[in-house]
Amino acid sequence: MSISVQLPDGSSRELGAGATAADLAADIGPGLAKAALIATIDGEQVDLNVELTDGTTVALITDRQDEGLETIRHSTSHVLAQAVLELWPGSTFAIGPPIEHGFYYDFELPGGSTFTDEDLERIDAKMREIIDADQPFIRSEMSASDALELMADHQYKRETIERVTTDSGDGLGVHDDDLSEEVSADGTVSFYRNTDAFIDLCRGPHVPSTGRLGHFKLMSVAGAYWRGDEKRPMLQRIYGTAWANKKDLKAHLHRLEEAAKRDHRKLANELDLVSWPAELGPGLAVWHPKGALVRKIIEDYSRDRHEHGGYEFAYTPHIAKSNLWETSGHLDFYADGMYPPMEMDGATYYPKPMNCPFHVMIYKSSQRSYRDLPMRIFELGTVYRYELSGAVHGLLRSRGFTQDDSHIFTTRENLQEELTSLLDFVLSILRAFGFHDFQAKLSTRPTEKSVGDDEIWDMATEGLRQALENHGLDYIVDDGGGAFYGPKIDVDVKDAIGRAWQLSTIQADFNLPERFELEYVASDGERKRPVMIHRALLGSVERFFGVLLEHYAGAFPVWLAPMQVQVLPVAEVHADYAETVRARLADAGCRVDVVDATDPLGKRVRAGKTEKVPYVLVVGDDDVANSTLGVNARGQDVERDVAVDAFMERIAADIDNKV
RNA sequence: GCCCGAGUAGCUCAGUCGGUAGAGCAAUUCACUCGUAAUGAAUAGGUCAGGAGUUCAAUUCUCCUCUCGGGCUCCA
Repeated sequence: MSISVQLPDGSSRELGAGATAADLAADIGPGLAKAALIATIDGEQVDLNVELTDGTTVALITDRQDEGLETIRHSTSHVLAQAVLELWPGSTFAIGPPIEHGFYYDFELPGGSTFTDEDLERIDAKMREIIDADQPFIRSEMSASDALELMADHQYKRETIERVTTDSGDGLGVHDDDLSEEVSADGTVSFYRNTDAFIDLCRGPHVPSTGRLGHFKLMSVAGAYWRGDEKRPMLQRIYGTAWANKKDLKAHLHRLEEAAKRDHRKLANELDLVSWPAELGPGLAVWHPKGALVRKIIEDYSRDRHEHGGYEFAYTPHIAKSNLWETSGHLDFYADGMYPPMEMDGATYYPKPMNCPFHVMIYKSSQRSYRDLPMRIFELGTVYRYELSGAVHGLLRSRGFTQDDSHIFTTRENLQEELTSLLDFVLSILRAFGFHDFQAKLSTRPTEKSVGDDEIWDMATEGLRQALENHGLDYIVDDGGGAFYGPKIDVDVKDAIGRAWQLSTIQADFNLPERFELEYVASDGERKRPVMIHRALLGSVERFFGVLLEHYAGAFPVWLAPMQVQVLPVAEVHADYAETVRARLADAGCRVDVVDATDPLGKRVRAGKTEKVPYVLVVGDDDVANSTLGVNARGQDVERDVAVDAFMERIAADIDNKV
């Protein structure tokens, strides 16, 4: 392996195999520390992210492309800021970090004016000028007071400087990894300057000079609150995407197009599944017959699995009096997410944002024995949550949705076993729908206040961890990320184009059993408190349907397809035979229709394909004579002269096949 | 809710520098009866999202409202 590194000053340096940043230390002066270098390893260009502390000690070297990419994105965001400040004198800039796929930068324009799409073109042109000028990124450090003076006209920068130079009490300064400012314990901050006219507060690192950049595209303008706080001023945010080379940029833009083609709202319209009449209001959908059929299949499958999985079914009302929500704590902790109350007959009713308290009522309806546990109550329960009108998004985010919700009441002793078998159940169902790539997250006890004793937290957390380990499931730990009432597992699935969707959640709860004073009689005759587990597998049926649509790009597997087979007689004389075939398939439990010969065959085939029907069968003279079919399987070439019997076996296998 | 953008026939879109609109597909009718991704013809279909203002005249300009899209925030 040979590594060739180009230094910020333009000279280059050859390094042998196994070289580290230590080998570079001598070549990089203190003023150029924290530079990202572009190197070639065996002739192939890689981005090296070299971080040096105080110009002498080596901290890190990596040949990981993505870290180099982060640097490119971050540097591009600086160029964006430089362009905007130049084009809009008097504007001020806030923060501009690299993000997944690109970067953004937040600005405040003079007089509160806003960017338009045409502005983006002007900014883009200016950025390319800066890049063509190949300006070097030069690092400097200064005291907080000098920095505040330098940024006298930029209140957001000043605020940031003050924040990062204020000690958080642990001697390490403020930890703010999400932001790209320099964070300092000794009261100094770092800046990067690339012309006399443009200098920005920044932790770095950056590419050596702007000439390294250029494979970017400004994507959109959006409003964003300063520091994400609704009560702070709204800034103008420009989003961009940036890549190491032209090919990657193109590939990314192509992926965006692919994702747009799979948009469930578009497919729902094209395939006549669901619509969102404006008359109903934001986030409210009506399910058309075909969409409703697919949904019913999903729900039936879920019910069937639960019935055979040791669950008992329940139905509960959609509203309840305020005292229920006071006892459950929802009115204290979740009021913002609830629909407004209704006053009736001197009492106050709320639509339910969750099903839990109702299932608790079922538990409490009689005295429970340890012999009754675990008790698993299941309901496809529709809940209502007040989402911001700007936040609703097709089926993925709506104001009313149906959870495949269950609450399991168990003894402490059985908690671990229950959690383990539960994860089994979850994965088995997700796999049936065609998801095979999982990423789990285990969220543990928060450091702040939480309820429940150490023993039970340990048991539950260990139970969840064991369940994950037993399944060899890839998981990350979100330390302290659990709710105050218990630890949880969230399961993300990856779809066909690699996007992650959070679907399942398994959550232990030590709080509601206390609040509702749940009890069971143990084997020794003592009254004990059960533990509760909340769990949803699909999450919300509506959202799951949306995810499935995007995953399959509308081409549902046979068992879920609303129309499984269409039979097309070539001409009217073949109609009787087509009907015979249809009847046989229908008898076998197949969803099948005949499309009669009023339109030309080509047109009917096209319509079937466009509707993504898994099998389009064509029957003509030869088929009538020989009891055969012409088979157009979705995504495959035409097969002629397939025996009807052979096709019957094939479709029967497909209908059974939960992927 | 807030910032930016959008809303023209069932769908996808043109168009009107202010004089009340057009195409393709879909629908309906007729003819064609066809072997694998759009047969031909005809008909019908729009208070140009809704309301107000300016104007002799508004789909077009202005304001407000509604809905949608992209973000912020939040989450299933």
